[in-house]
Amino acid sequence: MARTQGSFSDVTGPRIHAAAQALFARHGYAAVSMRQIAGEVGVQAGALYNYTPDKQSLLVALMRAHMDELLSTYAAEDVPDDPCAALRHFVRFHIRFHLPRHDAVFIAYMELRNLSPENFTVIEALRRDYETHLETILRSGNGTSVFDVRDTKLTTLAIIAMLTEITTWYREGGRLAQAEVEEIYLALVCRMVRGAEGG
Amino acid sequence: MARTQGSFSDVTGPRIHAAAQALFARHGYAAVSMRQIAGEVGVQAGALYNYTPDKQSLLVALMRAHMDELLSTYAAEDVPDDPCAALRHFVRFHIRFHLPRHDAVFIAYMELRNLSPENFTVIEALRRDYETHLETILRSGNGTSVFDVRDTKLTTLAIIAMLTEITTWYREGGRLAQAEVEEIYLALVCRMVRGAEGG
DNA sequence: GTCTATAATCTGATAGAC
DNA sequence: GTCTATCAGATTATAGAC
Repeated sequence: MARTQGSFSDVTGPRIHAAAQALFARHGYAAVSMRQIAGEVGVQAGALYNYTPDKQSLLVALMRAHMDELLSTYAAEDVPDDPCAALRHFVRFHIRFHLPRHDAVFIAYMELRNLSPENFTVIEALRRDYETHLETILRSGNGTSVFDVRDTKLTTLAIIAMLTEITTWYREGGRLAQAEVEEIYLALVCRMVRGAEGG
Repeated sequence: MARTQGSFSDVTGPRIHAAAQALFARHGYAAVSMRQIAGEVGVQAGALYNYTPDKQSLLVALMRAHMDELLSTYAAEDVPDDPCAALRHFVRFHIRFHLPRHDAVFIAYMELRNLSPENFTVIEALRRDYETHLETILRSGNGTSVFDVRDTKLTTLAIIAMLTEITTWYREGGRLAQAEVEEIYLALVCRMVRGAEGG
C-alpha cells in the first residue's frame, strides 16, 4: 500500500530509456514518436514528460549515458605499460564493450545530426576523449621500433572504424564466435602498426 | 517560347534529387518533409509528385543511383591481374569515388533502415556485389605468399569500413591532401594483408 | 505519477484549375 | 507541369482531474 495507483516512478524512468533506445536504434530518432515510446512502456504519452523535458533531452541522455559508461569503464581497466600489450588490450576492450551494446552504439554514431549544437559539442568531446586513449597508445610505441605508424591520428580513426563496424554484422550464433572475431581483428590491427621489432 | 509558364520538367527532376540528397544527408530522411524539399527547389509540394510517386521512392532512387554508379564505374576500371596491384587499385578507387560523394555515401549507409523490405533487399544486394569485388581480390592472392589473410570476409568488411569512414572527417583544405590520405591508407591496407613475399 | 483531453502545428498525398 | 486548396491523420507538448 501507500503507493499511488499506477505510480511506479522508480522503474518507469529506466523503462522509458530502454524503450527509446530500442526504438531509436531500429527506426531512427526522427521516425519515432513519443506515443510509440509510451506505448512500448505501457503508459500514456503525457506521462513521459515527468521524466524528460522533451524528446531531444531523451536522445542526448541516452548518448551521454553510453559515452560516460564507455569512458568510465575504460578508465577502470588495467592498461599494460607495454605499447603493444596496451594496443591489444584496447582492441579487446573495444570489441567486448561494443558488441553487447548494439543499439547504443548505433544511436551514438547515427543520431549525432539530430543533436542541438550544444549537445553535439558535449558528445563529440567525449568521443574524442575516447579516441585519444588509442592515439596515446600508438604514439607511445611509435618511433621505438615497436610501432611504425605514419600518422597516428588517421590510424586511430581507421582502427576504431573497423572495430566499431563489427557491431553492424556480428550476431551471436553466427559463423564466428566472439573470441574468433577478436583474434582476427587483433591480428589485423597489430599488422597495421607493427614496427621492425613488433611481435 | 512555346514553353508553359513555370514548366521546367527537364531541370526540375534533377534539382529535386539534388535537394533531397542534401537534405536527407543533413537531417535524415524521416526528419525532412516534402515541403522542405519543394522549398529548396522553389516549387510547391504538390509538384514533387510529378517526379516521384512518394517519398520512399525518392529515397530508394537516390540510393540506387549511387550504388549503380559505384558498380558501373568500378566495372569500367582496368583492374590489374596482380593481386597486390589490384588491391592497391581498389583502395585508390574506393577513396577517389567516395570522397567527392559525401552526401550520397552518408545516405547509403544511414538510411537503410528506412527502406521497405523489398527495397532493402535490392540495395543490400548491390552493396554485397561491391564487397565481393574486394573479397575476390583478397582470395586471389591468398595462399600464394602474396597475401596472408586469415578470413577474407572479415578483412573485406574491415577494409571497406575504414576506407568509407574517411568520408566522415575528410574535408578539402584540411591537414592532409587527398593524395596523402590515399598513401596512408594504402600502406595500412597493404600491411593488413601482406604475406611472406608481399611488397 | 498517470490519466484524459486538447492546443497548435505539421505530415504525406490528392484533386482540379490553369 | 505547376499551382492552390484540402483531406485525414500524425506530431510534440501542455493543462488539469484524480
